[in-house]
Amino acid sequence: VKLLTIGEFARAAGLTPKAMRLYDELDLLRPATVDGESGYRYYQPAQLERARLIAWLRQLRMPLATIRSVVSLSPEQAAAAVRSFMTSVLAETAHRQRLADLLVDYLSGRDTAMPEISIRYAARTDQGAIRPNNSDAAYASDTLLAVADGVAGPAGERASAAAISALRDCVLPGESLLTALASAVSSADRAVGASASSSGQSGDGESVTTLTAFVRSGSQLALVHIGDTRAYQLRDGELLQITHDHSYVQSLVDSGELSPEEAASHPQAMLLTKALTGTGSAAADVSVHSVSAGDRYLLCSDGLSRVVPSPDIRSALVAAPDPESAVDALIALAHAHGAPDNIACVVADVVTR
Amino acid sequence: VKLLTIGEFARAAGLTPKAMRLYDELDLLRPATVDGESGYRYYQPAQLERARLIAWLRQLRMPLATIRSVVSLSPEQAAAAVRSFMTSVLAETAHRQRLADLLVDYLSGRDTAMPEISIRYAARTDQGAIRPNNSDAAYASDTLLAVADGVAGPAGERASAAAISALRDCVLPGESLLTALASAVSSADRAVGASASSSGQSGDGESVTTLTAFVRSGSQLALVHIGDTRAYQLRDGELLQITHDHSYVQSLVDSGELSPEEAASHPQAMLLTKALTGTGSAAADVSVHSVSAGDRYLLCSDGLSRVVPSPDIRSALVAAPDPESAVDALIALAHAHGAPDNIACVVADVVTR
DNA sequence: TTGCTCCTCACGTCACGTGAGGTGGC
DNA sequence: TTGCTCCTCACGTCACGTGAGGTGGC
Repeated sequence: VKLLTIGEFARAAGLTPKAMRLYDELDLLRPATVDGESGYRYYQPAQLERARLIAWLRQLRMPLATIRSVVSLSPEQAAAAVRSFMTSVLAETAHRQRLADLLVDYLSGRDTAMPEISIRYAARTDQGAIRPNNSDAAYASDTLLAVADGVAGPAGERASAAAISALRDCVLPGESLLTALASAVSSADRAVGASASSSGQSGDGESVTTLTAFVRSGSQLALVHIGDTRAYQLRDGELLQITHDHSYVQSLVDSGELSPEEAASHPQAMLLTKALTGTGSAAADVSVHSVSAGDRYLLCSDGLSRVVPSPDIRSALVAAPDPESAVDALIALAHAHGAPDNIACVVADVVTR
Repeated sequence: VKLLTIGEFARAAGLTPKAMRLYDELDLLRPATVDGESGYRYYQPAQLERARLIAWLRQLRMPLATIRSVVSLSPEQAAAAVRSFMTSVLAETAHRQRLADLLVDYLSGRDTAMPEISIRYAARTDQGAIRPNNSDAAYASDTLLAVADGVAGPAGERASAAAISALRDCVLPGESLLTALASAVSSADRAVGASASSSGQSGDGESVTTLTAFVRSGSQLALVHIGDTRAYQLRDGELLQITHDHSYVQSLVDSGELSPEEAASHPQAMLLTKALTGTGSAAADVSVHSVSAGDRYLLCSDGLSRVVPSPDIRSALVAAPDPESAVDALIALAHAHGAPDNIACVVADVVTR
């Protein structure tokens, strides 16, 4: 068998001599023999297969530490390792893509010189007719609109209040939408975690809450959303739901296993697939929207959206002359349908001035 | 305006103090003032917007050098820069994904212990009835099946021969499919380039050729393909075209602007969208296939596939008792259709032994 | 006094690329 | 002799993380 010098071997394997010296040192690919006097490295042709696999994995940008373990696996296991590595690469790329899309939306909105707008708003929660307490929360200000629906019990009550309070603190004058996009969810989640640990007593339920909120800067709104509270936009008389419920029944609807009509009366309608739990694992939906004068926005908890059909919600929003009367009308509608759950409602009008 | 210390500012912006000291040094984000005695850095709240943009771009893993230019752009231009950066990120990820898929296919095939197989083959080219010379090439051995169709003229003749010769040299015993996948196309392309520069005389046409080839290792075939030469698989009496033409008419068919029937008689049927040109820019299709005993493979140039309808090709392949008679029958068929172009044909049977 | 923040080196990480300066074989 | 390859340092790249050792203000 004719041995190859490092240069010949490197060319055949698609590596550089420099890289091969590193792999020698790292014990990843040792030369067959090393000349005692000159220090020349010599490789066997049979080592090419391993070298080429390493070169290939490096082209995938797999770290050398990972490659070291992959090359010692069976072909089948190695294939699985490559697949799993690429899965994580693709997941990371998708994450970067989402962040980039948000940034592009934000930057694009920056540039359009809009007429000065402001908002008029009303926020209210209602205990409903059945529940013994109220774990919904609602808040509205010139820069923040938010509703949160804590799970039943004192812990849920504290969680929804804490989430909204955290948002209020990070939406200060001079702060930009970038902050809201980057940190609103995680700081709300931390606040929920803190509200849980400060409870002192166990047995008062789970510290879990949904959160749907708009942070406003000029004519741009950043929407953060997790759980089954909802945001709607009323524009030109059309009602558009702009959030997607993180709930078990919604996932059944998405996969076609359930019709939207069946969903409303499903026995597990309350089951959430995502929520703020204070564990730092919150993956909320985030997006940027541009508003126009004349738009009316509604944020509400499922105490409204589950019991009042959306055509009725639309009619009430269209008919109400101002946010206060809209909120009153919607809560009255929920009571007309029995008000089996707490109700949170925020309505905001976009106006020029 | 209250100034912020580096720690406060870093927390607000989502950066680390360490990173901010680096950005200071790089002139990317300078403190508003630096205390002359202590060296403490102080930042203005108004700098948060820029800091957050930098933090966001770093989350996208944009290099600092690029970020430096992006932050000086208008929001609209910055959005375009982010989009273009992500486009290149996605392209690179897609490339890694293709490489990973190939590697997984290769590794998966390695593991399945197949019965020992070998191949019987025949290769032939024919000048046809019209053309004044033959710039097609065909080759078959135990480990390599290849056809190439050079553009008309002496230079094309040399190009097709050089491409196949280069493949023969890189398919040595002991070499693995990984080599073929990684380097076959580029070495064939280099050979085409060399054949052009060694011509000595200009005016003998372009050094351009198609190439369709199988490199075999055990029961695995690596397919490399560029241009409008084709590979077919005959399995269980079904004829399957396993290459996709890199031609202008095929792109029209793909986009639905042309039916497959119209394509055959299209006046620009010869126009290639990809070929080996010796310029190092060859982007061939590469894939890995597992063969079974009983399979029959056909590689051919458009001198066959353009003039003989594929049902007739199928019938001839089904009827022929061995590769030699299949090749003879196919070339006879091309002649029966006028043989307006050179014809290259390789047929190989997979057999157990 | 303790604990917190800030500072400036300076080394470690990752996987090499790129000389610098010198040797060995045709 | 020239040109080629090989060798071993050693520094540069990239964007920080992580101490080390010391200061300043409540």
